Parts: sequence; C-alpha cells; structure tokens
Amino acid sequence: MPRIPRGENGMGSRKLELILRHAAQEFADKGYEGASIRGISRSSGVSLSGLYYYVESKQKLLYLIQIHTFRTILAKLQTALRGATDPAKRLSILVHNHLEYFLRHPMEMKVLAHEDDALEGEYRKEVTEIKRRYYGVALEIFEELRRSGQARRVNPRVAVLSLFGMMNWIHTWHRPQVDPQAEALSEAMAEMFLHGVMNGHRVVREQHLSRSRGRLAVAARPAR
Amino acid sequence: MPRIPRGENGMGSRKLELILRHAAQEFADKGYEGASIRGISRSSGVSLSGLYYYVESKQKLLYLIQIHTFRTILAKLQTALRGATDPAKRLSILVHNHLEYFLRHPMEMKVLAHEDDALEGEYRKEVTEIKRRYYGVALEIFEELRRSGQARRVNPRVAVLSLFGMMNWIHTWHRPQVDPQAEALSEAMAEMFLHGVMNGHRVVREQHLSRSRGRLAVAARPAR
DNA sequence: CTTTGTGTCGAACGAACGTTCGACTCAGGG
DNA sequence: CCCTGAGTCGAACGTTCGTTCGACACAAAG
Repeated sequence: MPRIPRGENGMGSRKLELILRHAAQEFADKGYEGASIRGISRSSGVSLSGLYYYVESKQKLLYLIQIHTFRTILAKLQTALRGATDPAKRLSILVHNHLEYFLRHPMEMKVLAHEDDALEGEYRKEVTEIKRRYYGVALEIFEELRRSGQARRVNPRVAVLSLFGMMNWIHTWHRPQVDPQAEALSEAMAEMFLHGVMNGHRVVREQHLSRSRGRLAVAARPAR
Repeated sequence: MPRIPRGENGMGSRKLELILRHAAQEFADKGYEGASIRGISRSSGVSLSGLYYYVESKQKLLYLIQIHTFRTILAKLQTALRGATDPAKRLSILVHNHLEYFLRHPMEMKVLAHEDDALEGEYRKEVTEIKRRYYGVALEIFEELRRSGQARRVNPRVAVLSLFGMMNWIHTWHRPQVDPQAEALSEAMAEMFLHGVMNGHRVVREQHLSRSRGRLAVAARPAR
C-alpha cells in the first residue's frame, strides 16, 4: 500500500473530511452543545480517540466547518460577481449564490445560522471577520444601488440584514419536496427585496404585460 | 404573614415567574442544551431542588417560556388587528406587533427563534400548533392582500415566511443603542416587504445599459 | 532487523449534567 | 398541642460529557 504524504498541513485527508461531514450533520441535528463527540465518532465510524488525532477539540470542529463554509461561499460569490456591473443584477447574483449553496449544503448552513456564538476566543474572531467581509460585499452592492439612484432611501444596514434574514431563515421551513428550489427561490426573494410584494397601481391590475409587473409595482411609489 | 392560596393551577406564583425569567435569560445566553438547571438555580437564587418544586423538568421550563410568549404575542396581535380592514394596514400591524414584542422581550424571542426543535412529544406538538396559528394569521392577511388586487403574484408561503425571516433574524444583529427602535424598524420592514427597496422611476430612466440584464432576472419569469 | 513516525484504539479521568430523596421549617386548623 | 402540607434545601445517584493516555499496528528508512 502506498504511503500518503500529507504533512498535517491545512489540506484535508479523506478521513478528516469524513469526520467534518458527520460533525456537520450532528451539529445541525442537535446544536453545538447538544452534539457529542461520541455521537460523531459513532456515526463516522472513527473511534473516539482516533477523532482527536485529526481535530484537537470540539470547538475546532465547529470552527473548521464554519470557516470552510464561509470561505467557499465567499469565493464562489466573488467569482460569480465578476463581470456583472448593474447593482440590481449584482444583488440578485448574491442572493442566488447564497441560496444555491444554502440548499445544496443545508446542514452546514444550519450550523452557520444557528451556532453563531458558540465559538470563543481566536476561533470566534476569525469567523466574525470573514462574516463581516461577506456582509460588507452585500452592503457595498446595496450602496451602489443607492448611488445609481435605483434604491429608495432605506437604512442600508436594516435593508441588507433584512435580506440576510429572509435567506437565512429558510432552513427553518424549507422542504425540498414542497418548496421552490434554489433557482426559483432566489429569483422570488431577489424580486421581493427589490420590488416588494405590492402592486401599487390598479393600472396594471390585469397584468397583460407580465414584464411590466415588477416595475410598475414600484413606480407607483413616491420618492419619499 | 398571610397565606397565599395558589392551588398549583396554571397561574404563577411570584417565584415561578422569577424562575422563568432567569431560565429565559440562561436559555437565550447559552441555548437550551448549553444551559444548565444549576445555572438557573444559581442566578435565580432558588436552590437546585427547590427549582423542581415549581417545574418538573428542563423541557417543561422551555415549554412554559415558549407557550407563554406565543400566547401573549398572538393575543396582542388579535387585539391590535381588531378594527383594521385594509390588508396592507393589517399586515403592517402584524409587523409592528411582532417587532414591538420582539424588542421588548429580546431574551424570550431569542429562545423562540433559536430553540425551535429542542422540545419533544406533547410539549412540542402544542408549541407547533400555536405557531401554526400565528403563521396562519399572517398567511390569511397576505391572501386578503392578493384578493384585493394589491399584491403581485408571489408564492404566498415564500412571501410570508420571508417576512418572518426578516423579523426573526433581528435578534442576531439588533443593537438597541445603534439601530432603529420598534416603531421605525417595523415601518421600514413593512415598507420593504410591501414596496421593496427599488425606486421604479429612476430605473426606467437610467437603465439604458443595464436594463435588459436587470430585468432578465425578474421579467423572464413565467406567471407560474 | 531495528528504528521511526503515522495512524488507530480501548480504557480511563474528572467534571458537569438532570433529576431524586429525605429531612427540615413553619404557619394554620383541629 | 399536634398534625398537615406547602416550601425549601443539601447531598447524593447514575449518566454522559470532552479529553487524555499508553499501547499497538505497520510501512518506510537505516
């Protein structure tokens, strides 16, 4: 059998990935405190002490899951954003990217959304930092939207965090068999966020031209 | 000293209320699993075993907090709704009621939002039931909005749960010293939900270049 | 063959957990 | 005066927790 080099550098052995997958599952199911290393050991098939050969503590397990998820989603976002200049388009790319990843990795996302403050010390600082960067991208896009005159005068912090609220709350209610998938869901949410839910004018009431729908709903509204 | 009758009926002795207050604090701080009965005992000043005289288990402690909060907020909502007929108005009443209570009782609300599935068996069923009733009221209002022709064609379930997402996510970011209070916040959110964030006029004028792109995401959508 | 380093594990440690139990206090009713 | 029953508590029970430790397997290097 060939020896696998792997110098305990940041990169992942197969086994570490296995452990992290089952850990995410356990954390998602029972919450960080409710989860037990023994449970992760059992479900992953790695012995209790064998687990500590790969990860030095329960906290680090949570940290690794969170930081990896954030890094991945942020990298994907930056790639997807490349080339898009219209702020509204950029924003819907962000929503789509978020939900796409969200629905494809529900466990990891539940862990992100739910175990916000379980980490401590240095781990926590790092996760907070990357989260802030992610938030910063969204805020930046929103402010482009404002600058380009497309957005009404809304508290940007409230607007952006409300958008994240919409998106992150999904894990509490989304049933893959019943609810829209990433594509339709992100479209619906981006639209709701940008244009709202109301049809401001009866003018459009019969909606012959479905393409003007989204727009006119907004147009009826005074600049405030 | 006068004897206080109190027949262990549903109503609360002072001490039970004290315990529930500190329990909510502990649950909010550390999550249900992370919280310890011993911690609640310590912070409330009631001895460990004394606590069990009033509440038969940790689960029941969580149950009592959740059911009481939901009952209160639902009752307040039904009162506030009385007399309002315009669906848009009714919806903003719901938002205001929710956020008002939310910001006045942040710990209880964090427990509601966070410990969604910590309960089991009968306790869980009861809480799920009242939650469904609350959701039903919101859904009903949204469908009035649709029937009255004021709402666009949006998946009602997605719309309503997105609204709850916006509202319930607040506990992760709201800082009383920095962010708007209940009044302004609920106005902003109701408005965002109803009218969205975009300024329709400007879109029409300035979107020569980006228009087709910006629209695609929205207009390409079949009526569904 | 011996040494070395990586991987793996069973068994155990001390701490903390939710819950129970029996004893005690003390005011009110007989 | 004694009995009753609500209220309170310290001490303990059995369990589970995160983590550690020493031993063993075994391929590669000497």
